[in-house]
Amino acid sequence: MVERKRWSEEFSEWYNELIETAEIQDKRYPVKGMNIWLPYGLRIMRNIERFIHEEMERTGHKEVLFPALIPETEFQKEAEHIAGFEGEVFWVTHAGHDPLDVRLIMRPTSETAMYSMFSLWIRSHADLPFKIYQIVNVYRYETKHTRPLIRVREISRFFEAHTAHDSFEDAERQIREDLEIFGRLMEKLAMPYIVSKRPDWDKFPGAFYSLGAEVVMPDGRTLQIGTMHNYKQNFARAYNIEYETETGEHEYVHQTTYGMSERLLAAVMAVHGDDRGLVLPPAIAPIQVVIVPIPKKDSVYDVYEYARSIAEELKNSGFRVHVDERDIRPGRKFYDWELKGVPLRIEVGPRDIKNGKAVLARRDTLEKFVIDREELVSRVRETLDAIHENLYARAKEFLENHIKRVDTIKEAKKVFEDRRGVVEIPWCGEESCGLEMEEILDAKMLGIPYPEEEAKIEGKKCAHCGREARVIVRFARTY
RNA sequence: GGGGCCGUGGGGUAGCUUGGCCCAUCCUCCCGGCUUGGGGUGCCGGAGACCCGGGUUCAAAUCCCGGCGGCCCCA
Repeated sequence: MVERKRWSEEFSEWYNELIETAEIQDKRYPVKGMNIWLPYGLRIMRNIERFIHEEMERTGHKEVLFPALIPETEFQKEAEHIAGFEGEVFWVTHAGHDPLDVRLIMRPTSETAMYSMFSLWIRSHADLPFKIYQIVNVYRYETKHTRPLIRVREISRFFEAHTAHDSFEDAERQIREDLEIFGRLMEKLAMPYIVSKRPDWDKFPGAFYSLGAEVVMPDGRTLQIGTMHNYKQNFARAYNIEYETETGEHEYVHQTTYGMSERLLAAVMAVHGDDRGLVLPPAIAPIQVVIVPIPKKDSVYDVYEYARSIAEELKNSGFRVHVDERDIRPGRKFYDWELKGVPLRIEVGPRDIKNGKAVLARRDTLEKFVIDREELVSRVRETLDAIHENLYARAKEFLENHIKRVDTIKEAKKVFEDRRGVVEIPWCGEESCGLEMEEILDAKMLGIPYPEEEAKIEGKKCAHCGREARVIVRFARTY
């Protein structure tokens, strides 16, 4: 296995460097928190999004694109929602030299852009369930530390699905579907995760309840990479989204949303990476197999020709392949492609041509082995599969090692002092008590393990107040 | 809101305290050539920077004032 010293001990530095050296983003753009997607990073993100589009298609969501600007008057219709976002929206107040009559906001998310249109589009129960999504940029004026892909002022790949339903039950069914979609997506990313139901004080502004999915980063802090919200009829009342039932009455719809972003890529980088750089799951790697020819002066064999023929064969079998024909030393190429996280490298030199072989090198383990040229495709396929499995297994082990169930505040504090991660602890369910625990632990309450049935406990005392505990609840230091 | 630190080639830096030895150091990256090639090849040549504006001075990367930008700590 490759060393993960910097990865675990200096994660912040490791991450920031990798963003640039692996050519994910250029963070030198002169606006804080707004970065430039570089071709390689964008290709990875597009590959992730390809699975999102596939899942949306499969589950009957239609893709749309809404404008980025929202009139102040629309934005202000749902009280909790404004309260939650007004401190961090960018305003458009002028056009040319003149102030605008109705000021505009840059969307921080699209509820308030979409829902006045929902009230026009949704007329009858036959229109329900109504399911749309978009992937767009949204803007939030973050004052705290910005961090590429993780905390930014322009989220450039913000995925948001919005649905409307004829009942609370159908909205609940939607949330279950969202979780299934999320599970299938995470499977492609070889990424284990946890889902928690957020405490009331931390739910999405305007939501009835919110679910959050997170991963544990190398430094033990958690990163939220997906959210699902059931709005009940909160927004429907504010935006007057009604439908006519089969019996001719008018009812407000029930709504849900589902959100993800480029944080998915941050999670992939962090969870699978090591001291040599990125390690990409084959499913999303822009280059799955890189072929490095090893030339030898005065050799009778044409290594480039051999490399190209191998590439051709792999391409025909559906792999994303690249032949590195740059005129630099092979060793340098090895380091280069390891930094970029290419899952599998094939080295071919005169020796291999002579014997009808090829050398395979796995990115996850750096293990090298010789294969017969004849069995190229099958060996490549099985190796990529093995890499995927190995990445998932390693990530799962890391996650499980960083979730600890304890009974007391003292034990919880100890977890945050040494290896950190997620603490699961008994809680009475009182908000004031939960907030005090956040204070004492200097950590956020992620919420109750979901589905909630798994969090029910009996015979335990609340770790803070000592009253009878109702549920297990998770705490973590978060990004 | 209060306090502190810092802006030098594409990236990372030395020089600043005590002005001149600086048409600015080193590493890396980049360009050209030869060499080399199974884990960062070696040699030769080349390109590239003092955040902006003002001031002090014979002389400013260095000192002073203002601006812009970044970082950190506290509330």
